Amino acid sequence: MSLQIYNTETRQKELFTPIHENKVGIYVCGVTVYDLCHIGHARVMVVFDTVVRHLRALGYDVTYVRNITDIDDKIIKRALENNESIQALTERMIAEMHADETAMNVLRPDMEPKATEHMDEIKHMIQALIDKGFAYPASNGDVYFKVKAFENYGRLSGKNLEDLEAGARVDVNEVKQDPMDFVLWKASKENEPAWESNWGGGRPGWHIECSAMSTKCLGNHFDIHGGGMDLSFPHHENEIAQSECATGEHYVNTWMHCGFVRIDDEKMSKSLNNFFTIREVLKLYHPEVIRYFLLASHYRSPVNYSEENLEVAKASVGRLYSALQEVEIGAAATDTHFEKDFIAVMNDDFNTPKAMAVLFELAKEVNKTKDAALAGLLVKLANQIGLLEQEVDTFFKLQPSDSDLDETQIEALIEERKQARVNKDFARSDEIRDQLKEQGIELLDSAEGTTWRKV
RNA sequence: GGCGCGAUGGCAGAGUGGCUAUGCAGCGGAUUGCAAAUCCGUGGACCUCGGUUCGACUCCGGGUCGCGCCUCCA
Repeated sequence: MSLQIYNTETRQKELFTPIHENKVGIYVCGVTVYDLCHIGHARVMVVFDTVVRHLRALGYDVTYVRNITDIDDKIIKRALENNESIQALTERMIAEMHADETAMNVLRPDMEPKATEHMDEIKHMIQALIDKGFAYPASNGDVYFKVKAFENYGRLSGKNLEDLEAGARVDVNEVKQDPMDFVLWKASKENEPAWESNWGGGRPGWHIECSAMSTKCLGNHFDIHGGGMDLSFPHHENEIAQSECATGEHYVNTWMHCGFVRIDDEKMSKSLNNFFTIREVLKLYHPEVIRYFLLASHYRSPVNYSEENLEVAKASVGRLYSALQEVEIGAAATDTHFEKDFIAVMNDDFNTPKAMAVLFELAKEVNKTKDAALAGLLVKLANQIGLLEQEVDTFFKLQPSDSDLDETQIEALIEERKQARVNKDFARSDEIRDQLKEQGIELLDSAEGTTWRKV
C-alpha cells in the first residue's frame, strides 16, 4: 500500500507514512455553527469522509477528529439577532449539520470536540505560550501571539513576514506589539459570554481552539490535518505557530486542503452571499447525486455548482445504479484488475474522478455479462467512496421531482398500459407512457415486466 | 503590490514525453410494437509564442486570460 498524498506544505505528493504503525490521526477543521451548512461545507465533509473511508479500506486504524466552533463573534451576533441563546443556536445548527451529513452518507467523525468544552486546554496552551515568551497579555485584556518570535512563520503558506507587512491588510490595533500578532484570547465586552482566566473574562481566539483540541485528541504530533483552502492562511499557519511553540514538537506531517465550490466561477461564500445551503440543494437533487457531483472532480480542483453539472451527476449515478438492475449481486469478485486499478488511483492522492472511470468500466462489464460477482464488486468499490449504498429501486424512486402521482397511481397506469399492450392497443399504451414521462416518470420494459424510475 | 493555482474535444473532467481516459450530449448500427435502458461502432481536444527533444498536449521560459490567499470564510 503506497499511498501518495499532496502536502500543501511541500507542494508535492509524498509517500504517506504514519507516525505510529498502522494508525492514522486526522484532524479536519469543521464549521462555525451559526447557520445552515452550504455546499462548500458539504465538499469538505464529503471529501474527508472519502479520505477516511479509503484510509480504512487500506487497513489503517483511523482516528478522525473534526471540531465544532461553537463560540465566536458571528455566533454571538446571530444569537442576538435571533433573540435566542447562544447555546440554543449552536445546538440547533449542530443538529442540522448532522442531518445534512446523514443525508449525504457522510460518516460521523470519531470525535467532534467543541471549543466551549475545551476551555481548560485552551487556557493552558495560552499560558504555556506566555510562559515561554511567545505570547503576551495586552493592556486591554486580550492575549496576543508574538508572530516574530516564531522563526518558521509562513512555512505552510509560502509567505514571509516582510511580504505580509508590505501588503498589510491587518487591523490597526494599538495594543499589539506588532501588526502581525494575532489574538489568542479576546477580552469580553459588556453582554458577551465570558470565561474566567488569568487574563480576565474572555473567550478564545479562533486559531487556538484547533491547536488545543487537536493536541488533546491526537497528541502533539499527528499525521494529517485538513480543511478548506481558505484556511491555509492564516488559520493553519497560526495553528502551526501556536502548537509548535507551545509543545516544542513538530505539529503535523501532512496538510491537505480541498478546493472551493464556485458559483459562476466565483468562490461560494457567505460574504459574497452567493451560497446554496445543503438543505436547499437536497430539495432538488438526491443526496447521492450531490455526493457524486462533489467527488467527480479532484478534491484540490475547484468545482462549479450549476444545474447542468448536477444533471450530469444525476445521469452518471443513474448509470451506475442501472447496472445493478436485473442482476444478482453476489459476493464481490476478487483479484480483478478493476479493484487493483481502483485502489491504485485512490492511492494517487485520492483521485476520485479516475476511480469513477473504473466504476464505469466495471458497470459496463456488469451490463454485458450480468455477472453476480462483478456486480458485487461494483457495489463494494463504490461503497468505499460512499456511493451505491442504497437499494436500486430506492434510488430511482426517491428522486426529488415535481410529480404529483403517488406509487399506487403509477402502478395502476403501468397495469393499464400492460393490458393495452396485450390488446395491441399501442396508441393507448404510448399515451400512458407519454403521460408518465411528463410527470418525470420513465418506464423500462424488459422481459420480466415493466419498471419505472423518476428522472 | 506580494504569494499561489489553473487554461484539455459541445459540456464536465482525468492523464501521459511517442499507445482509447471516463460520463453526458452527437452520429451509425443491434435490440424493441415504437421507445427507454443496454450493447457494438464512430466523429471531435489539449490557451499563445519560443526552447529542449528523433518526437511535447505532456518538460523549460515568456505572454495572455481566469481564479484564490494576503481581512471573517470550508
